[in-house]
Formats: sequence, structure tokens, C-alpha cells
Amino acid sequence: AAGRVVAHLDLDCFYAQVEMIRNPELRDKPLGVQQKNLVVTCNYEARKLGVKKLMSVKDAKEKCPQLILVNGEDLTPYREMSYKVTELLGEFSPLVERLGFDENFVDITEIVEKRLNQLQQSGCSGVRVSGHVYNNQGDLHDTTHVRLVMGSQIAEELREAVHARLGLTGCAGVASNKLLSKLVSGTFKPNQQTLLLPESCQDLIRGLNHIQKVPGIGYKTTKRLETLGIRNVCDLQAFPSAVLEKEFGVSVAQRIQKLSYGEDDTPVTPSGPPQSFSDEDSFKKCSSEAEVKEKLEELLLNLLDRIRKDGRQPHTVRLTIRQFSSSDKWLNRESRQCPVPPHLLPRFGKESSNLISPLVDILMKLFRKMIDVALPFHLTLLSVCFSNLKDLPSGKKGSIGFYLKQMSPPSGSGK
DNA sequence: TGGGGTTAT
DNA sequence: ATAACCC
Repeated sequence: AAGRVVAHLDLDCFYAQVEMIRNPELRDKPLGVQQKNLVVTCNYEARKLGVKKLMSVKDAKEKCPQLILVNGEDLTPYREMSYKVTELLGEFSPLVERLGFDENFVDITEIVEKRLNQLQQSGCSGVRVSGHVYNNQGDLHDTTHVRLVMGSQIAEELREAVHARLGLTGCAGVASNKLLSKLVSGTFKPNQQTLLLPESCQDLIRGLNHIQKVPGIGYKTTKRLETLGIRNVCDLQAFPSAVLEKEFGVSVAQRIQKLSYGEDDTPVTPSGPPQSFSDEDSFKKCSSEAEVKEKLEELLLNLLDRIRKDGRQPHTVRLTIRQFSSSDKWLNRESRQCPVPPHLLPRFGKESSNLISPLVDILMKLFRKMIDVALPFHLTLLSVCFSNLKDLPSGKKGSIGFYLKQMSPPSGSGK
């Protein structure tokens, strides 16, 4: 087996791009997408003027008084466009894995092999690289690189297709695994692509000056690594594996140490349709049962609509809350879940009106498992999640379609 | 600090 | 059910 060829696609400031498509007047103006008190992303016009991702609205307006803000708390337009991108990529290869709404991995090994065979039969030679090459190291004519170089051409075609069919621009990285493709995709930033050849792998990974930049090493792990005196990728590479295993357990220790060498053997796993549907809202204060009920009804209305369009039945409901706490930073979420009563399941295909009140009752029971309503409480977030999604028990063979593709139901002939 | 997602334990 | 990770 010769290695894989993986492309990572990362759309440029995705929410802002979607908003500019929805309203082209915003095209050439500095635009930010706002959720509550945050500018969660912004277009490049705004970035030129000093606006950054996740900047507070206050700071952003100080930096850039002309900034136009659109509310992005309802993710529906972004979610829909996101799945269109994933579906489009699925036309090239069945191996497409989503990461958030704006990133996709595509395993393009099979496409490369097919083209390689055609190329060999037609006797052509010389394969041109598309886009940048990281560090410009390595011999592009080296036959050991031909598959990756062809991968760069395919990545170009993926980006072209996304632009031509959906009007979106983005970056791509091509490398021999997911980790490296993702790391390299960000090297040239808007709307460009970069190929990583094996010679430059160590430069790429060791060039990360903080370990938290390594995808898979998050906040908690970084803190614990720092306790061990590990601050950068080189430290982690050189650290004794036995000691690391004692701190993190064998599984985590081996995984993160391999990551530090740029090694990642996890396959590109097709995401398929979503595993869960959730809707949440945050607020300054919610302190009565009546308010909770109101909020839950709103969340449910949105969710039931999405589930109806999906067509599957959720067998589990979960309620998540965040309680106000002055000191605690971010860890303060609790949840309770329970099965959806089987007699409610058939109602999921239809109008939400018969489902909403029994579900609110269930959610309020879950709520009372966490909160003693006889005492004062102060919530800052409510979230409802449906999971454990199952296909409808249908007598017919064959599973449901791909992703959220909705075909209009067959007209007439309702028996 | 938003409003989502996933997998592992 | 929580904890970690990702965007």
C-alpha cells in the first residue's frame, strides 16, 4: 500500500461568505457576523480594518466604526450551505468527512490512482503542481511525489467546483494524512491551496510554536503537558513515552506523541447524515419555570422542523443548562437525557403541533432533575438535543438518501 | 465567548 | 452523564 492522498478544504470566513451571497450589496463592505455580543467571523474587508474573529462587538466597532453587522444566531442558512458543500465533494469521492460547518476532508487516493493509470497508458510524462508547495522543498519531478502532485490538481478542481456551483471560495491543503492536510491548508490564506511533500513535514509540524495548534491537542491536554515542562512540538517529540503514558494513559499518550511527529493514521470517515440535532440559546438571565417553558418551546419548534426534513426518528432527548456562576469560566454545563416515549415517535414525521407540549413536559421533568424549582435559580443557557436517530421502519429495502437531500413526496396516488 | 457538532470513557 | 476534542 502506497500512502493516501488527503485534501482538506477550509472555506474562507464561511458565515460572512454566506451572508454576502444572501445579500450581494454587502460584497465590498466590511461585514461581521454577530452572535450575542460577539463578532464570530467577518469578511476580509473587515479584517483589513482590524476586526478579528471572536472579537467583542464593542471592540470591533471601536476598531471599525463603518463595520456592518448581521445577526448570525440562526445557523439555518449556514447549515444548509454547509451540507451543499459536503454533498458536492461527495460527487468526487465517497470519503468526505466534515469538521464543523466549514471544513471537509476528502480522501482523494482513488481518484489519483485512476488518473495515474490513465496517464501511464497514454505515455504522457510530467505532472504540474497546482497552487503552492509548502517551503518549496522537494523535487516535484521525483516519481515518489507524483501522486501528491496529482492530488494538488484534484484539490484545485474541488475548489473550482465549490466556487462554480456554490459561489464559495476556500483554502485547501493536500498531504498524506488528515493532520498534515489540515495543518498545511492554512499556509496561504484566502482562497489558495498548498501541497505538502514529505521532506517538509518536520518543518511544518515543528514550526508550530505552541502545542495547542496541533489538532487533537486541546486546552486541557496543553495545560497538563505544560505541567510536565512540555511547551512546544519539539518538547513533545523528545519526551520519554513511558512518562507520558503514566500521565495520560497509553491511548492518549501514544496518539498525541504520534501527532507531534505529524503521524495520523485515522481514516477519512464519511460523516453521512448528522448524528444529532440541537438548538440552544444563551441569555443574561432566566429564573422562572414559565420562562424556561417559553424558551424550550421556541427551541423545539425549530428542532422539530429540522427533524421532519431529515426524515429520521430521534429516540433520545437531552436538556442541557448552564447556571450562572461568577467565578467559573466555561465548565458549568449539566445535562439530563431520557428516551423519547415510543408512542410519540410516529408523530415526528408530521406537524409539530401534537408533539410540542408532551416534549415540553418531558423536558421540564429533566429540568427538575437538575434544578430544585422551589429554590431560586439563574440560568444563562438552555439547549435541547435530539440524538440516537433511526431510520423509519420501512418495509422497503434500501436506506435513506444521502445527507439531507429531500425529494418531494410522490404526488397523487395517496391510497 | 456563540451556536453548534463528534467520539471516548 | 460527562469530558475531551473540533469549528
